[in-house]
Amino acid sequence: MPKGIPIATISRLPLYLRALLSLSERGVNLVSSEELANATAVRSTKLRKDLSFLGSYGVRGVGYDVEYLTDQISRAMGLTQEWPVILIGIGNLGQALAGYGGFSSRGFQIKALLDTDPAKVGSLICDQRVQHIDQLEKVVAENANCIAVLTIPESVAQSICDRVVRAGVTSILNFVPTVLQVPQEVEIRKVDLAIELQILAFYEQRKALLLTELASLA
Amino acid sequence: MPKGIPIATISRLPLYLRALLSLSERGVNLVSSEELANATAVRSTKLRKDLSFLGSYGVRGVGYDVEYLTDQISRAMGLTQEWPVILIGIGNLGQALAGYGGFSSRGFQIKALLDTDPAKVGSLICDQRVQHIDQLEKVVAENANCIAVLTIPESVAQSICDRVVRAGVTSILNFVPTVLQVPQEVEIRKVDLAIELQILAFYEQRKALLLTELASLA
DNA sequence: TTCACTTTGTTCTCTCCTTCACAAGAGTCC
DNA sequence: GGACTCTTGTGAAGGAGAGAACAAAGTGAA
Repeated sequence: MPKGIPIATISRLPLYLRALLSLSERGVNLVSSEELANATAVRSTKLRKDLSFLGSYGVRGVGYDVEYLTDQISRAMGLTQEWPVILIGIGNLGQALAGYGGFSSRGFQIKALLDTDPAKVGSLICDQRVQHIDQLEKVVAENANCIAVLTIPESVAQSICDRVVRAGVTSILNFVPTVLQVPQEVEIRKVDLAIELQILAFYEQRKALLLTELASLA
Repeated sequence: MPKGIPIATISRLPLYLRALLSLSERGVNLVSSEELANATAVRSTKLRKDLSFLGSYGVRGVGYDVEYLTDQISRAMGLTQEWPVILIGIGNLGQALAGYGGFSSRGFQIKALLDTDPAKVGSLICDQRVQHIDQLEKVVAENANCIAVLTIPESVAQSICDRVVRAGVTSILNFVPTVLQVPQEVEIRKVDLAIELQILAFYEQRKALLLTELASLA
């Protein structure tokens, strides 16, 4: 495998993967870069360059074999195996994620639900029993290379994050709207649901501003 | 206001805003670029450059007035007003978003919950009555410049998206893992919860590969 | 006032990513 | 088999963003 896959490419590979799976379900087994690019809203030239970082898996004049390309991207992204996921914080969002089909369908298995609230511990969410956070170390030990998903209140985020790191987790997906401090070797990614809305608000406002500007010019 | 704020800057402004609000709550009313940068996990030089696109709101040798800077960023991002939000698709994720405090606290008001399922229509979610999707056009008309949030099944995503656009919505936040086709004047942003996990899986796998490589060298 | 110190705002360079242009390979038709 | 068509893969140019370095501007003390 070539070593230096650009980060920008990495973040687009899942997109291609999903489009390929969709094509495969519809019985398509050959696709051109142009078609695949349309399905993923990128330029075909960018798509081809992205794929070229993985190797030469296409056939000139023909296109890409859907099955084969799917395998190659999966392999490159480490998605040929199932990844265990631990969900910490079973509030509104945590429950929704526990029931989100998009995880399991793409190779992520939710192995444990953890919370501190005694009222929640023991209850059943989507066929999973909620466990007390004290089980964290045990759960992490049982699930090698697991990914922790944090949907906890902001006030306890850093302390629980520290504990998660101490337990040996090196990949964290953070839904809490705070910057969490982690050691360098721990990979942490953040999803902030409100930020996207704020960006939309910016564009919406800009549209409104442009309109009033045009009006004042006329 | 200067016109050309880079996209990368736009997407970081909400970060600064949140850090500033947090500082303000703690009674801090003066902050240096270094401190604010630490709170948002960016370099201070990047932060200053970002802010310089909005104008010169700092005082050399002193820092930034928290209150004033908050106002300026809010104004630049169009967050001095409340933005109406319409939530379409009241499944797991939709319900979680309806109850997500991070929206209202940052100036987004959920004005309507829409669904097609007769079993859901009429029920009460977080003090909001779920309405039938047929009310869409009426709701959009009542809420000028509203933002639509889609948390609907993939199979109906494009058709409902078309209908939302036809009703006059020009800003859409899409949680459905599909690429939606919209006219050029409609701004659409996508959040894919599984993609972030896939990116983490990639890094996790790369770590594992590096370890085995090291082992084979030794 | 003058000097030392602090912190901002901006210019410049370098890196990374995107896009264009085109060569190279594979299939097809005559 | 040769010409033609189609589509991939890549080298090179162009652009956007990050980081370093520095100039400008304010504060405070002597």
